[in-house]
Amino acid sequence: MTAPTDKVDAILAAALALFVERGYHGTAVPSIAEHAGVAAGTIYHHFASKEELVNAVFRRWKERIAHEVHAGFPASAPPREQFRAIWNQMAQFALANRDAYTFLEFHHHASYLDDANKALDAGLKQFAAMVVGRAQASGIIKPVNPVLLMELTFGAFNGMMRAHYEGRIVLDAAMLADAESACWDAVAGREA
Amino acid sequence: MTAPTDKVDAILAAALALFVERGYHGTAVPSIAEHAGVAAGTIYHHFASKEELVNAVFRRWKERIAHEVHAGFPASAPPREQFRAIWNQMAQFALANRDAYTFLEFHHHASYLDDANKALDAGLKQFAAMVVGRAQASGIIKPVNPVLLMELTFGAFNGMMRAHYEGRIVLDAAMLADAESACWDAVAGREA
Amino acid sequence: MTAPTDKVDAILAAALALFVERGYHGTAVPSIAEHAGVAAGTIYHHFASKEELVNAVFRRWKERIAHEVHAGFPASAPPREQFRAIWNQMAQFALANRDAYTFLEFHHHASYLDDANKALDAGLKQFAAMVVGRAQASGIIKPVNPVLLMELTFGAFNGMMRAHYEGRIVLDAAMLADAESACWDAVAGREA
Amino acid sequence: MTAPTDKVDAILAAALALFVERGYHGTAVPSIAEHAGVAAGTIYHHFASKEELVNAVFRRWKERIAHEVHAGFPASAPPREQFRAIWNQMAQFALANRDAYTFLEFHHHASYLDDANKALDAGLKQFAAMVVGRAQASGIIKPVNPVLLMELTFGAFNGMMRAHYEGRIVLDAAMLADAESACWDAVAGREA
DNA sequence: AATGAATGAGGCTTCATTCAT
DNA sequence: GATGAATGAAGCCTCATTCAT
Repeated sequence: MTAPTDKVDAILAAALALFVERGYHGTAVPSIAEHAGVAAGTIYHHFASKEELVNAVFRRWKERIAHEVHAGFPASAPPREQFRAIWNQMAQFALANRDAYTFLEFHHHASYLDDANKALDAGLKQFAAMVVGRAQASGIIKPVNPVLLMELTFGAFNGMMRAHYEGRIVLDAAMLADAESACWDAVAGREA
Repeated sequence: MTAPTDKVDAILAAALALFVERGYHGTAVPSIAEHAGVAAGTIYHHFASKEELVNAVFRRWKERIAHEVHAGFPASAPPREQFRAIWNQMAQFALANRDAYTFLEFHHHASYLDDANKALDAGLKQFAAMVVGRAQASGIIKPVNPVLLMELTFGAFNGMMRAHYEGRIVLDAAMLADAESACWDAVAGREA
Repeated sequence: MTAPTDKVDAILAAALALFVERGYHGTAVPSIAEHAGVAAGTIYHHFASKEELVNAVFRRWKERIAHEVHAGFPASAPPREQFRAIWNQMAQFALANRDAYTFLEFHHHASYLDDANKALDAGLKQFAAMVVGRAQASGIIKPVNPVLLMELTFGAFNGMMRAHYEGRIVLDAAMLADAESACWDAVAGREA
Repeated sequence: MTAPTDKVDAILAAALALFVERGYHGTAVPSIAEHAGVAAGTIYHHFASKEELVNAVFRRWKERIAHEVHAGFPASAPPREQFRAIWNQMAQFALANRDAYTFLEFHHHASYLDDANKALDAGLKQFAAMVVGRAQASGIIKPVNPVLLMELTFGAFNGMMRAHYEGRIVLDAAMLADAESACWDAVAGREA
């Protein structure tokens, strides 16, 4: 009765946990196998190489967060609400999937990410930049390079998440709202 | 006529470049030696292990950026100016030392950083949080957890730098000023 | 409607092709399965092990060439004609079954051939040596160790075939006749 | 006082012995190291890969035999004597270096030989074909494709050596002379 | 101090074989 | 009989580290 994906799931989960802890290069494939409860060779039935495995891990989670952000995006709401929606979706994801978020955002993937994943990565940022750009047209957002504003906001969000993960702050609903509000102030036009 | 530090410098420089490119675990000591133009054994005359070497690299640059930020800090200026000063010091450093900044801020050091370096790392953030806290007392800064505000600001700065490094924006003086101003808006009180 | 031997044939054919190309030790059983269009497990329904498979391949072809040489052997013809007949039978086989001949004659089987196959191998040579020995009795063949003469002739034939396979000569009927004649001169008595 | 080549020599010798016994693909690098009395990693200080090692083994011996054949070649002697000289040089080499000769001539190298070695291999045969061709001009040799005659002769020689190695004949001076004489008869013109 | 050959444990990956379906 | 996922031992190779020079 075991679903055929069980082992693949176990491998992906073990890989994520170990990559987060020790980094891609610092993680041995046999140790992934051990944590997943499968034989080392089994990993190679499902992934052609360690590199393909790390890309599968990346893709799985990047697609998931992108899906959640898009799914929760209120396309016809005013910018202020759209901003809050994206912020909250991401926070919900990042709080519920610490390892995945840490891996996606706080690890350097340059030496192994494939093109499809690089495109995936760029896609979410383009969406966010487009949202900012559109809001700008209605004068609600500062007349500043929208990509810059988007990167500042994502960066701030990541700074907050990392501080939370590392225990320097404890994110509760109030603090999350404070942070969201502060970041809106960063991008909002003077008289917003 | 070569001073003995020349080789140490070459080793540290080669190590930094390779760690940035491939990560700590992905970088072989012999390849550091080759890039530095020394024999592999030479590295072990100056550093007891690969781990000690990576800590030396981290320390060197973390101390340097901390020194520059402190040196350029206008202790008696108003908060708005202090904020700008820190921002500009860091930008100057990050623009002039891309590899070092990338290594310090965008790599996961958890698996090898020694305690001294962890303390170093925490120190700069504590200083910044203290600056924010003090400014808050004068009502210029939002009455929000100062650590949160500091982390948001550092995060935004890092988001900006990474976007610059990766070519999504091109930081010039104007854009840097826009970014700084936006981040000030994030932390500034409503009536600032 | 497929006869059960179809798969066995496909396996034997794929095994031969791959053994010739990469050698026994260099060929993976799963790759044989893939080339044969069957599952890896299927091979183990028909052959107990990789070693048994390679012995089956060897046996199949060694028996076939032995059969053809014997079938075409003119037992009551004069030695000169018998020599030519064997030569031509072998040439016909070797030209029609390049992979098989290459595998049988130009690969080192010592590390896996079973006793039955070793006996098979020896059998054909013994037959040829016997033919030479008998001809010698009639004075047509040099009074030299018949095994030596036989090995020289087989060696010459193999040298010719390898040169043909590798493109250094192009065997046509005339050249084949030249070669056969030259080799007869090697074994024939002075006044033949 | 140990010459620096000692380890390289030991590795090459162990590799030859094992390749002859088990074939290239059937021989494990660690087992070569063990037989050579060095650590596995040491092999990789001297040879970039197993493939480079096998090519080094091939080159070393192919050059050696080529050197001996050329060195012993009586350039101004009559063809009959040149033929005998080459034959004897090769026999001397093949008898003194059984493993090397077996490896060079009785193993299939197609899947790993590099271009330089393929050229080396072709070189000796071209030399021999040229000798045959020249002798042909003086009418002493059959008016038959000289490459064919050369390949037949080499093949016969190899057949003889293999029979000797495998114990079907025991080559002494007399038998060697018989064989040489028979092969000369194969290539010599009718009235030679 | 500097060298770089040597080491051998350990990493990534392959593959002969098994077994539940 | 046929399948192919799974196994884990073993293979090729890398690399942190040592040491004789």
